[in-house]
Amino acid sequence: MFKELNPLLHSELRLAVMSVLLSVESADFVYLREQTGATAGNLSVQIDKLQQAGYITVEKGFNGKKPRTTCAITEVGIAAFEEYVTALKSYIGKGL
Amino acid sequence: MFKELNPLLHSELRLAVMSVLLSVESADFVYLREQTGATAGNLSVQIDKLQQAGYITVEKGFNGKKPRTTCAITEVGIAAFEEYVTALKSYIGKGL
DNA sequence: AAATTTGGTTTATATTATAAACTACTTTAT
DNA sequence: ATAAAGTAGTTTATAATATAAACCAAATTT
Repeated sequence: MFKELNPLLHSELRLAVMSVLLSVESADFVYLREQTGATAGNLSVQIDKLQQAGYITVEKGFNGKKPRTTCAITEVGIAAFEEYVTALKSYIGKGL
Repeated sequence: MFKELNPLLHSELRLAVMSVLLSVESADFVYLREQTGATAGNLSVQIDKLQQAGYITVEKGFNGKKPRTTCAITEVGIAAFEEYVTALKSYIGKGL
């Protein structure tokens, strides 16, 4: 009847991060923070979880002298997101 | 950018309960348990929360000698569900 | 050179979800 | 008649999650 909702994606902030990354090729920490409105601490933790799941890649480098963390969604992440959306439909039905 | 996801509805089981109740006028505890596949304990707790939020009504009576708990969605519940779906769209975009 | 800002991470706490254990009663089998 | 098993839940304990607060290191501003 109801499909399981991937708990890694069923989180407001992680879903927002994935949503941004889906539309953008790559995004740095600051941009993600602006777009999601999250606190830095929360964002840091959730980025880690997405990376550990293989849903995003995270590269740490520098922008001049400032540290810069760049994230991008992976194929696996895209597939997981799509499956999550499909599962959601079983709860929402026509609504969406 | 992203709309807030009502945390009361952003829960797999509570969302499933609301989804069932939206399509059915009223449903008893056993039916909800069957449809959602939840354990009785979890269902009991989540029904309480939805009731306390005013999203559903809960009536306790008897079916012959057996206790029977009947739930129905309220107007407030329907509105909250619809708003939740609208908010979801800000994350899912065209996907849904 | 002190104070503030930037770009984060770590850690502590509050909230949530979930299952396990329990209650109260009914039905079935002996 | 009574013991065993089933039904319909509730309560409680535990595990997982989310989140903010505190912190760190370097750069920038005053």
